[in-house]
Amino acid sequence: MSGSDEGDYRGGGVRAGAPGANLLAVRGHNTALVLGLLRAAGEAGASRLELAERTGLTPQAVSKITARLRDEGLAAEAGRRASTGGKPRTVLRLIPGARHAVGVHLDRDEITCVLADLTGRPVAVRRAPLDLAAGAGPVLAAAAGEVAALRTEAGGPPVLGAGVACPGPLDHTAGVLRQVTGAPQWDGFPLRDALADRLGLPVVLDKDTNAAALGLARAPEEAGGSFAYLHLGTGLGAGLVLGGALHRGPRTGAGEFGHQVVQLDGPRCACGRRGCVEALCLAAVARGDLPAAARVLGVAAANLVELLDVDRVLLGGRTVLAHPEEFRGGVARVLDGYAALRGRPVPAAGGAPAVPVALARGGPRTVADGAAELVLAGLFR
Amino acid sequence: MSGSDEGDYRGGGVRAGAPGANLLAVRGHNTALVLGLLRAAGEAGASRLELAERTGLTPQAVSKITARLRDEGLAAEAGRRASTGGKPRTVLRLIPGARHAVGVHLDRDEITCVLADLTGRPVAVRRAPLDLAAGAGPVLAAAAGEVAALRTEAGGPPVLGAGVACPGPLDHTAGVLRQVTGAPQWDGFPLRDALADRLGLPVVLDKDTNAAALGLARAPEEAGGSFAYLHLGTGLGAGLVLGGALHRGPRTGAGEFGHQVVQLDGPRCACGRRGCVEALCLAAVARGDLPAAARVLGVAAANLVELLDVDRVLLGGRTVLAHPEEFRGGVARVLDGYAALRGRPVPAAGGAPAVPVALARGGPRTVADGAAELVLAGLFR
DNA sequence: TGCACTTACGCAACAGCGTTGCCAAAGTGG
DNA sequence: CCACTTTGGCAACGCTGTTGCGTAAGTGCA
Repeated sequence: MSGSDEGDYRGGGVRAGAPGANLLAVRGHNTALVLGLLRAAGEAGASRLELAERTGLTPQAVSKITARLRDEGLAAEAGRRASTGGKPRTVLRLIPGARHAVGVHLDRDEITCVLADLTGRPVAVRRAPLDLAAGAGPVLAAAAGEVAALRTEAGGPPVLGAGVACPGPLDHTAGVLRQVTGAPQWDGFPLRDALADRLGLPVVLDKDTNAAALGLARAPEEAGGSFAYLHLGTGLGAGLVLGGALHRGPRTGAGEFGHQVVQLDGPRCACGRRGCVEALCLAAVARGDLPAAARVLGVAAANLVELLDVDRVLLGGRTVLAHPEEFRGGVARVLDGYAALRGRPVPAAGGAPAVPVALARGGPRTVADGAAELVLAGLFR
Repeated sequence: MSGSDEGDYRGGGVRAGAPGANLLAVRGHNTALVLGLLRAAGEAGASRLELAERTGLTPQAVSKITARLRDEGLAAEAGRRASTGGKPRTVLRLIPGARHAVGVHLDRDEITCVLADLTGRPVAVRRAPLDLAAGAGPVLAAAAGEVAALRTEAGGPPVLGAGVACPGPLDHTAGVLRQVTGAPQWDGFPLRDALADRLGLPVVLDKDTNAAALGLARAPEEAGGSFAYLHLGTGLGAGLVLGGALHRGPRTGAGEFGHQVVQLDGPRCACGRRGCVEALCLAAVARGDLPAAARVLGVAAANLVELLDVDRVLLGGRTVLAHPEEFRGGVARVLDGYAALRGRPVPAAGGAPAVPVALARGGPRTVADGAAELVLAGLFR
């Protein structure tokens, strides 16, 4: 392959802020579309005709596209389907190991790095203690060290880039951190460019909750759908996937879920407001009243579900993972109760649960896996 | 023009659910893009080179596209810019009267119809009492009659279609009503197809709040941005525009803002929950306590702003219009207070208002104007 | 075993998109 | 009047997906 367009099937020929489409853009679009379908098809693969049907392209166009993908080593023929009375369809499969992507999760006390293949599956993982408040020098050194170790450890195919997930407000577009809670020295630090220099790789920066949500959006059952990922750890945040796309908001500020007020004139929160979910929920956890914590979280989740009409709610974060079923069940009970009250579309008539609540895949590695997806998302559609 | 693609620059060559792009799709995309820029430019117009710069297309491509638009009567040359030392740029302008679109607002007690030009400006308006609960027969007859009267009254250019805005849950994709509050006989009625038959026009159906939001999104200051339109009338609803696009949700269910719970264990609402904004807000209005009503609305608006990171909040609906400044000011005070607490990006350092609150343009015609935009939106991007 | 039929898929010619190279038109400024 | 700048159309071009058609590779029946 040429190398110049490696890892950028999305934007072919379209500059940011220049939405005009040309032939390069068409090619990039369709290629990413086919790659996305191949990834979604997984082990089962997909035939040219199936791809044609699902994209609306002609079989001949799909043949040309998949021929390019095979030339680049990204896809290969793998067996045939059963005949339906004529020549059997040739199955095409994505070659997961053809490229790798790095995912870095910078948490307050820990760094987690993964090397993921094209399907997003981690092929190598490293984890180490970290003091995020120590400032840029030590953190950059730690990240660079871990990533280098990961790459020598796993060797192999070209690495497309590194996705980096951080807590707190930041600017995804500029790749700059904003006031990380408890570590004010990071405010304004251009982490993306600094890390890109250190690693010699393209870097994408995003909030931890956004990265997690993007990673979860890869699951086949979420394809093209809408869901909210609620992350309850030392704080409470959300990542929103609407219509298959991550909603970041104009300032990467979307998903500030912790300070949703659910009790007018309630107890004061550290943020200055009164009655924030985060404060209420964490206070209940602190006094050991998990049902109350889950109920408060459920009410806020119900507000979100109503407002955005999402298909599903996913829960994650350390606090949830410590008591998974208590939180999942408690949140689901609130949603089910509300759904029974209103005429929300339900599978069967009556009061069946309208919006399912589930635990996010990946457990403690949800964010790091999602960080790798920040890079991989550029290849697929 | 050929007629077959009239009013459909958006989907040229792309079937729904078939996201593959071909040359027809490219042409449609770029044409709609240029038309959108011409509409945004308004009276001032835009030169070919300006269009080229903003689309990322070459000047020659813009020339070809605008030549087609001139052939179809949608655009025309209109004067020249001042010379900068060479041949002066030729200004192109959208011809607003080249096509019309109908907007119909079916409210519980009233029908409002507008005939809008390509800029969305109403060229004719009709308003009549209506009993939505009377059922399909009388309502369809009334709508057909009003629209016919509007068209004979205004005469003129081809009509692209009719946008219809209704209260209550409905399915935008299928064009089917769901349980309209207080008028259960509408549940499941295929209003879009029934009206399309009656009118002999393509019909687009959507919720009243969505239509209003779409119409408001046309304003130059909202171009490509995010905002929430909060509609407080006999009920409370919202229309969400995120990144320039209306967010309907998978089931056209997004924007259910009235039953956001902001007071755990608060007073019971008609919906069965406790502490819904709608109940609290309308109760305050009923007892004449407008500051309390505005404050409750402000808290819920702040929750929405935090969660979605919108640029602006717009207020509308009869109750708001009865006391516009009380509501605008009261909501703004809550948002300003919260913004001062948190380190939200602000124009100047300090506690300047982060998210502006304004009254929606159009007053009592906001929804009907927006309904016309349901049709016009298909032409522009 | 042979033949008719069905289905998959590649080659070659084609239409149409935006792009490029070039030139005429239409201004400014000395 | 002339040199220069800038706009914008014409024509040739490259590349996209599309179309027409031929070939490959199966099934099913006689």
